[in-house]
Amino acid sequence: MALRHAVLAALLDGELSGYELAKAFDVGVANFWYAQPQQLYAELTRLEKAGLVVGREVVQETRPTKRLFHVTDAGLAELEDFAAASAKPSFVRDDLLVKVRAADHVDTAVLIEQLTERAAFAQAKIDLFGKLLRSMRGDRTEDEFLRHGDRIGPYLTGLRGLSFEQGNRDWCARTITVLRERQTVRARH
Amino acid sequence: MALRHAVLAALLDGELSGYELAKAFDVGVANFWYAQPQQLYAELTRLEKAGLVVGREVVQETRPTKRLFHVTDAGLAELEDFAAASAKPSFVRDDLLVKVRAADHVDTAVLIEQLTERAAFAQAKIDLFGKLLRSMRGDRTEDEFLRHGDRIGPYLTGLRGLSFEQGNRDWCARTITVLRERQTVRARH
DNA sequence: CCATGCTACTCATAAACATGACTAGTCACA
DNA sequence: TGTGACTAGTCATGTTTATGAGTAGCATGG
Repeated sequence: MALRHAVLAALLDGELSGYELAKAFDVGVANFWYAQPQQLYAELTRLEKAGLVVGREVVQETRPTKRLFHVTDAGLAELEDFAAASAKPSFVRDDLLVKVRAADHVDTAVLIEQLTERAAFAQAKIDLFGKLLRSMRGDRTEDEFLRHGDRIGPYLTGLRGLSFEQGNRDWCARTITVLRERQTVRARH
Repeated sequence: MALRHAVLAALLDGELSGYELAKAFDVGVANFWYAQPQQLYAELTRLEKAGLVVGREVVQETRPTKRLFHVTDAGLAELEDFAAASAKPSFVRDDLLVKVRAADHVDTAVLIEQLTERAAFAQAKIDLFGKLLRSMRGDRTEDEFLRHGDRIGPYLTGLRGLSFEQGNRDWCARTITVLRERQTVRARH
């Protein structure tokens, strides 16, 4: 029951349709969760059955009818309970790290390729988070916003997402450098 | 098929029993994967059936007989293929981030408690990684080791684990500060 | 001398997560 | 006028990951 709470948390600031939610999750909900649209629709159905969210139909003229969901009091209570329960330690699950761990036994060239790709991806995320954070805080400074703004939750998680991706980018760069250097050293023999 | 490759990568530098592997994974295999012993035993069985690892029985005098596993050529080939396949973007899946995302709607005190706990946990990991890295590079400097050492894979992933936990610790500290400040601001009203 | 904890596993089951395939109307663009 | 992309979903199935419970001998400490 983990996606469940991620969905609840995402629905906190305003009504969303399953489709909109799916887009938010595709971006990665500030990088700490990822899910396919189908999973979200299924989760929303479960949440509604459990009375933690309610949906209302919105008939649109030109587009398909959609259902907007919001969190109920029961849903909020559930989140409170969840927040109070002890959290599992976080983990990164990352194919790329598995590959690098095997670096001494697999082809260096493909690793460098993938690290380059990942660095670019991380940079794109960094830019995205930068924009998101700026738009959340408006013209205030970060400190100002964090002190007096309302809805700082998404901002705080955004900060973690940003620094995570900076960490990814920098580590990729470093790793690429190391692997390249070793390639040239070997080439000299 | 993800744990599968994590296990293969972990077995690369030497034979391990399921039990030893489990301990390595409990530490978090340099933080990029986590699994229960049962999962690992099951995975080892599957890997052996697939011919990617082989185990040999080691009868011990005072302790239960164990089976040490090592990667076969087929396993290495599998890892090569895996390394060449495009990786999914990494993600953090973290209950704590979900909770902080809901920070504006849940009890601040419990959040601060959990963030404090996590910060301590992160610090413990940082110390652990520090030790691991030092012991891997011996008396060489990091640059020296990375240039000329053999088996730099685990070292490189260790670096990522280290910086990830530093990011966690720093973010927890920052978030705690922010939440505390807001508490006192509110208390004044 | 008994409780606790470590080594070393197995078995069964449950929960969570991921995927492919499908419907069906609208819109923009060439 | 047809091609592809976007909105807004559903259904079914498969894979992966997680958990609880159990076995069994040896070691350590009070």
